[in-house]
Amino acid sequence: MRINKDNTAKRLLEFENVCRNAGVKVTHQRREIFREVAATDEHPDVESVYKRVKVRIPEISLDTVYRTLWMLHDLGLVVALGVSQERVRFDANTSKHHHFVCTQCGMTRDFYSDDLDNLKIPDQVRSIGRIDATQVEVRGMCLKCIQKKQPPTCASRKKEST
Amino acid sequence: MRINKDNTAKRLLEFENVCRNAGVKVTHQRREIFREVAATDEHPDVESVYKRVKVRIPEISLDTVYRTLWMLHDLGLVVALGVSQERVRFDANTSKHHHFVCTQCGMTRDFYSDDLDNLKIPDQVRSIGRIDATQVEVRGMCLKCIQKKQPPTCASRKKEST
DNA sequence: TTAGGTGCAAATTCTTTGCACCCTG
DNA sequence: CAGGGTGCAAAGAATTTGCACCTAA
Repeated sequence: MRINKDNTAKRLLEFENVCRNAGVKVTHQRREIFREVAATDEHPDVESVYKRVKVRIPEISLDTVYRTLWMLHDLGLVVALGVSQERVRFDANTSKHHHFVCTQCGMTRDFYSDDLDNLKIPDQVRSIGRIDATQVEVRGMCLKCIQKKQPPTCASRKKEST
Repeated sequence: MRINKDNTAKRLLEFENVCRNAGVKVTHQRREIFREVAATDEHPDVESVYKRVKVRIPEISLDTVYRTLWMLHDLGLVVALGVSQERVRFDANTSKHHHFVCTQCGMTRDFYSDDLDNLKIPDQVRSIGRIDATQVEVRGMCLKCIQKKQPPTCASRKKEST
């Protein structure tokens, strides 16, 4: 689904404000990259964004897309999907549980709640596929990362986890 | 947190049953790999599982751990964390929304629900960190994958997405 | 016995980095 | 004009694969 143009325009303004407030330069590349991500709800991967932006900016390089997306992530303008921004992790905890995920370091902690175990999922969802499990994912920043108070960088991902 | 031994033992029996039913051999390596994943709730990555299993089976190879974990995943004995089992994806949809994720192909679709937008998160969670957002993640199998009815393989991940 | 499983090493794929030049503020 | 941003090419990681030998059923 394409997001309507008005909304995309609004989000572009927001993007520029956030950048300026953060002391980050608003470049042609960054604007176009943000525009592409904001214009779709398909959760594109880096390669897809790269291809789409390339239509408007043929000289753009893949690593600029990586750097920019992580920068947008640090500024809170986009969310990185996947519990951790790191390697695949496996969970054999079969008892019902939910996740708290730190958006900074990827740390994931289980928590429990009877209420959240029994959520009503809207019927429309069944038209997407068969539902096997339902889980609440809370995104935020863990105490450790709050302390570090990492200043927003334009860099790419650092390595660290828990 | 370590999971208590009784429960782990029970899960090992379950593991053996599921394997036999699926016509998959129960090998020493597989048993030890499953034991390690079932014994913790730390959502270990492949490397961690590898290191732990290596204590009991020094000759084990990393790729066996990869293959086995994905096989356990195909059998439904463990869950792969991260919305997609693939590359990082980005989401700039700032309106409240929730995700349906196909555990087979990684396809992720947004859905909306006012009820789910306003969940009460237990207080205990605030002791983990600051909560920025809350989202429901529904795991299941998309219509396309149900049709394909992929027979359980012991192979690793194939490439496909949406 | 025998098909499926394993270890090894090599190949892929995805992502990040170093550096010289460029452009926004 | 200055310092951050970009493109390029090369490095690094994470994950997968081909193959010959091994082992659970």
